[in-house]
Amino acid sequence: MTNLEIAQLLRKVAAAYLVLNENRFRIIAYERAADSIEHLTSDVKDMWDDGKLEDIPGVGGGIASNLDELFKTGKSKHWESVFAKVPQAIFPLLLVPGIGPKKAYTLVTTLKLDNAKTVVSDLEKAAKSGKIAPLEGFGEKSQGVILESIAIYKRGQIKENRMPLPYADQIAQELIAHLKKKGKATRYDVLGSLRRQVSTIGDIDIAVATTEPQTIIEQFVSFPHQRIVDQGTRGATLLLTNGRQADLRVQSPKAYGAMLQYFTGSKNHNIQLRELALSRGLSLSEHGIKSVRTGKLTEYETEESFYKAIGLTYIPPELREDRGEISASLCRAQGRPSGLPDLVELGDIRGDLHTHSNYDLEPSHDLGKDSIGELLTTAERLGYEYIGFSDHNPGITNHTKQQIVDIMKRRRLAYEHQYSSWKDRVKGRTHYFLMCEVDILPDGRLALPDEALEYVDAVIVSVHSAFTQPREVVTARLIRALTAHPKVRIFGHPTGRLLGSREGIDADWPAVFEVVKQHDIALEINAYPERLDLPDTLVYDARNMGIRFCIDTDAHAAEHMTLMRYGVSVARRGWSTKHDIVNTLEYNKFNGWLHNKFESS
DNA sequence: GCCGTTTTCGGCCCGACTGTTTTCAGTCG
Repeated sequence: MTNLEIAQLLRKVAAAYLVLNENRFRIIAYERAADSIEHLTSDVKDMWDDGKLEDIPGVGGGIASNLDELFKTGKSKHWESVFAKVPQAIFPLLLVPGIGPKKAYTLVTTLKLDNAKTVVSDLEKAAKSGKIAPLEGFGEKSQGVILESIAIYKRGQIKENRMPLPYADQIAQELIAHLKKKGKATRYDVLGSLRRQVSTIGDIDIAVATTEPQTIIEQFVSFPHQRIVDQGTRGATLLLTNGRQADLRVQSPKAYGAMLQYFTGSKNHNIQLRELALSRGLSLSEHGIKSVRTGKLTEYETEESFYKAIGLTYIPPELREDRGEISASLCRAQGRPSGLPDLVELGDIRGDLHTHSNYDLEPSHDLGKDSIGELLTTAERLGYEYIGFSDHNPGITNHTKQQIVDIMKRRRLAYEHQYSSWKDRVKGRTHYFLMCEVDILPDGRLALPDEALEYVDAVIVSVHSAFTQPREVVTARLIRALTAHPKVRIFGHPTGRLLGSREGIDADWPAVFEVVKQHDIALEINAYPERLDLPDTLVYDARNMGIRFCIDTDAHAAEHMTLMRYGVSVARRGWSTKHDIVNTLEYNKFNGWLHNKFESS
């Protein structure tokens, strides 16, 4: 069972308990455990293997023993008995927006909808024939709302796609640029998952600190849209032309900090924060901080002052996921060590090691669009000290081994020539490394013979095929490839996921990371929009093991090299400092690391 | 059911919105 499936099971228990009028704090406990497990960085099953279920926040003796039974026998007798006490047809209805456990129960029992498979369309028929309005607690209006919600539910079933972060960010920047054309404002920020730089984004939320709310709201709704969903005095909601929703919230500058904090989330971070504050007699909300004793509300202009008022140091948005950032912030505020990390920043990056030029080495996968010179010039413009050219290896099915060696030999000469002519032409200073992105074949061999490796500085190894192998097979495959040659220095886009279209491989990551660590290989954080791979949760785990990373763009065109900041955001969400990232090293030290000379960072 | 630098018992996040109600329940983020 995946973490998500377990979380859904726990929510199902909570819903059944709600119908059964169980103690409401027991219900909250289940919901909290579900949220916690859904956002957990490691597999619950693995935690169970290690006997550490109760280390999960919100999981205590009760839930842990039921999970134990679940993993051992496939079900929990206690939870099964809870489910048996309520009609099964209520559960599918919970997926319809606006219908919760209570309403679902009322509808299912009074209308006698007992078929769980057809309950949603049965309810739709009942609404259309006017059978819902007369029910106690319902009316004409809620009958109409239910019909609309079922329509939304059905559309959602067809497509529930979140956008990769870079696309959402681009739309948000366009929106903000549009807002800046009119009205006075002191601050413009994105909110929610976008501000926390989560890899995939649902809706786009924007906040503006202004004393001219009406002007800003009117300017917002003049952005190209399909329709205005909502427009009020405190904000507005648009359905954009791409089918996504955009929310605007306006607030006066003097109360902006609390609002920004509240809507940045995450939900679990805010819940933990409010519990901590309450233990100190403070009640938090989007309006400010209230003293429980006197009831007096204090407003905050900035998030820094808001966190400070609770006795914490500022917590960067990327860390606000309830992964221990609050207790880490407490440590620092009390002057104790092991506080929050000083997160890596875009400006710390000194080179991009994964770029593809248009030099044709008859590769196994796609060529880049731009020339070696154009990539070098872009690296120079970005202020990089070095760049790595990591074209795909020559195809292995259409070349003999000797042909491949010859191609790699010719390639080295070509790059040397192109580099010196570029250097003379533009007086460039950026250094280069001649790399190669080598396929990890399905059996774990490298798609480049050892003789050809003589003509490169180092290689990035990556999986580009056979993504669905069983875990044991893929794990052995990766370990074989990572230990195949000392020039294997970077493990490219490790999971191979493509956001929204491919899950990526299923490997025993702790076992793979152990090998990565032994050989001082860097895990790549690939900044390409659909990849953002390694995922932030695995970055967090690997970093805890002392593994370092290389943030690359995988640019197939010079302009892609500017996407580096999205890779940096993944590293930040994984709690990385610049010392965790090899391409923050100055040229000489990086050169030493790349060539396996173990210089200290 | 969970949890603890005031607690192993006695608490448990906050507010907005909506519709059906005459003061509140349910749902959501």
